Amino acid sequence: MIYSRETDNKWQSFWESKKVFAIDVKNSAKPKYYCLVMFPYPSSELHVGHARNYIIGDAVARYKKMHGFYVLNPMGWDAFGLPAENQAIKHKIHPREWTLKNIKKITEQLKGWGIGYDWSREITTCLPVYYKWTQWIFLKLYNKGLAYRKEAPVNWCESCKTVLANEQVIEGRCERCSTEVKQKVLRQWFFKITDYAQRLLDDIKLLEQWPERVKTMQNNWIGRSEGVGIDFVVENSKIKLNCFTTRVDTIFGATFLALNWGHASLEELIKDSPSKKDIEKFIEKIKGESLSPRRLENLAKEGIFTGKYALNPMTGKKIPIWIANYILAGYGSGAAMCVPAHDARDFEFAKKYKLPVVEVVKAPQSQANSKQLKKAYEGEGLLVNSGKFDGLSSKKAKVNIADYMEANNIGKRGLNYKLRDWLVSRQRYWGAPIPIIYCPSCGQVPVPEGDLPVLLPEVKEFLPTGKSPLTYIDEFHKTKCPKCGAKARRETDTMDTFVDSSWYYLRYISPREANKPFITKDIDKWLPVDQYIGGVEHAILHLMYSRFINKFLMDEGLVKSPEPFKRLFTQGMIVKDGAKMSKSKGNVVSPDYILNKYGADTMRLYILFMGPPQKDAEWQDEGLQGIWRFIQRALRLVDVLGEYKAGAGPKEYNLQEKNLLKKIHSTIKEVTRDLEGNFQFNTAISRVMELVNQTYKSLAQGSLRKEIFKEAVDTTFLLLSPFTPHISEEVNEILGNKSSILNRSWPKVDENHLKEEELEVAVLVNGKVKAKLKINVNWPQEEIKSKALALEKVKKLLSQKPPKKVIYVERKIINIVA
RNA sequence: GCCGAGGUGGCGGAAUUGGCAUACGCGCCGGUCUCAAAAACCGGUGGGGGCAACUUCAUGCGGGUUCAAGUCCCGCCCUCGGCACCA
Repeated sequence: MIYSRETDNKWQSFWESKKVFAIDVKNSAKPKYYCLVMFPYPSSELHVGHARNYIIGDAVARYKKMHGFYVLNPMGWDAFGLPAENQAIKHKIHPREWTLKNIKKITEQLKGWGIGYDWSREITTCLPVYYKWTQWIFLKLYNKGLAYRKEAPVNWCESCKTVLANEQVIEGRCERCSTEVKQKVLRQWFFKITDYAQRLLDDIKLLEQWPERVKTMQNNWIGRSEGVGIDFVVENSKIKLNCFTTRVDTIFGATFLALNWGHASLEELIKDSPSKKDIEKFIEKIKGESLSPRRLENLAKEGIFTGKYALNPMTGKKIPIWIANYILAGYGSGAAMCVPAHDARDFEFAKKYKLPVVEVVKAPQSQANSKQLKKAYEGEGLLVNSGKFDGLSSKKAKVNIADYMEANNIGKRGLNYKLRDWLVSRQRYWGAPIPIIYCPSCGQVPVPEGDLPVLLPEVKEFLPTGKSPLTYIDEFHKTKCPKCGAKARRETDTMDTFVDSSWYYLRYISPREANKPFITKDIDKWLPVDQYIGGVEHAILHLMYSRFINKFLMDEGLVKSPEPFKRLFTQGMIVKDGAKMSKSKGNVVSPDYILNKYGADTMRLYILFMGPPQKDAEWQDEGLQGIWRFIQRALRLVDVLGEYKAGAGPKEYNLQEKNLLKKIHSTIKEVTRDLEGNFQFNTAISRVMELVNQTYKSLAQGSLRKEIFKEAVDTTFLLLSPFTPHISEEVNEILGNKSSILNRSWPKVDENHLKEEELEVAVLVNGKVKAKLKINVNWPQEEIKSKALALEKVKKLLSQKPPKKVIYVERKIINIVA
């Protein structure tokens, strides 16, 4: 059989015209299987690096279909957001035009690779029919107080001219353009994901089938810590500064407080300070400091005294209140009690500004003779200088001091999370408008549900200015208050694109529904997603946001499943010459070239064969060539079979037939195990290669009856069909099957062919292989052992002495200890 | 610093969980075909030693358990990924 691009086209048209992959969500004749690949950002053509994702997803979907599942495998487009807008500015066309053009191109590519999607469910997040419901979800959150607007220190990217969510700041830099992110105080929209922190943390345990590292990353990102929130009373003032600490056992060593420059009470604290000017100057200076870790390493701790004192509630002593550049804004209240003796940062700060260092925890082994601490001791130990708590262990002291504080209204046990509320407003054009109206008399008013969608207007200029381009469109922002009818102004910020993608997997179930975002009854049937596949770069961002939105929708009674994605598979990157493929590096491998030269199945099979799919893999053209050879070699068998003439054999199978049957069925067994485990496509494929090799070997050894030969060929292409659907369909047809190979079931193992009575075991002397022995499994152990001992080779090595011990491991080895 | 994954031929990688290390593929070597080359096909291929049967050393390093260790235990080294001034 000759495999060419014609074969690809033939079967792609067949699948499309027969609507093989279209499903009806109401149909429940078979068990459902929701296979989902993370939908792409349509920002350019796809290269082979991108292809891995879709090929894995398609292989899974086809495999499950052959196992009798009713498989939903949809595709859509994450089409809003900064990259599209930036690219559109560069190419001087409207983001929508540019995006839709890319979608068209990528669709053709995916179809050309034979990926079997239900295209009738295609969704595009930048179209009003979709973002209407993104806005609807915003309003739902708003009504529950989970979408709110407040002034807060936020991350600002000077190059993208917009704010960013915490999760979009990677090592202190903008996720998209790598510009160092600055802090600014701005009034912005947030989703209160922190309300769900504990549930997001607890439910990680429901994600049994997720990669360990992704779960760990989420765990760390949520970053729960237990401690005590202590109220420090400011001297001569009504202000109380609440400081969270996990080390309440060190409270007697708290010799100063430090505040973030954006702390809520700061203005009040310094309003009548004589050095107010200096303090303000200092704040201006540290405001601009970058937060990238590289800078942080070199960044000296700096601060300024506010002129005010607080009282240490345990010692009763006055302790100065400072503003310091190392105090984070969003953690706790943005104020910390500082214990220089037991915290490295506080120690550095105290040394610099000559603040007192009071040691209150002694390391268990150390003797109290070092008067001067050289560095902070951060471990646990026994308390000293701590009044009536002296002598207690840190552990015990944490309990006792917290009890004491709670009894005396000094502090309260509490929790803190590193997770911050999700900042969702963006000062950019290409996103879903936030459905809020500002009325001079009614204040903040949500757009009534019936007025949705708030359409994104046509804009000619959308260069980033730091304000949303919508600010300049009068027809857009000038509106009437839905409550009182007075002149009002629309919100001009748009939503973070991660809001769009946080619920798309629900929309696939009822993509054309006009009155609701989705139909709960159908969702409850199809959710959770059985297998989610995508890049590990979304381990926190998208996967945390989706879990949050899903839980919120569950609280609203709109979905039943507490988690959206049951199983998650994160595939590795394909690299070339040791680097990620990119146009600028010039190491992009174009699929078009491969398709024309070798066909889609060669590319698919090679990508699956490259290595374990969860690991990065290096693209090598030679490897692709090898797969091409294998495919040709396998297809040649089809031709040989076509012309094969063999008379009916005797009743008993001959040796080569037995070998081949055994190989066929052990291959089915092992390939199935590889795929049921963790998608070990690479080993599954290598086993089919072995089957093909064995078929040639058996043919060379003597004649086979035709049905066994045919079974070998048929099994080969059935097992390959999730990976190489085009040639498998073709062979399936040649072998005389009338319907698509997708309608056939996965081959079954016949254990009879795996049983064998005669086999060869290794004979080891002192743990090293020295000989082989043919045995019959029915022989008694003693016979097998004595046969092994009777081997010439063994006798020589034992040199007449009796062996110390002989161990027989069934069907495997005989180890003789000399 | 903390958390996670990993270290096996010239290369990508296997190894049914303690039982014949290096499956499968790439590359390399030899052969067939050809005037020749490429492609294709067939065979060989962990390192050292030996004409050879054979022998010896090999799964990051050092110990240990065991008849038997890539796999288990103890102690190190290195690489990759994530988080990181979180009080």
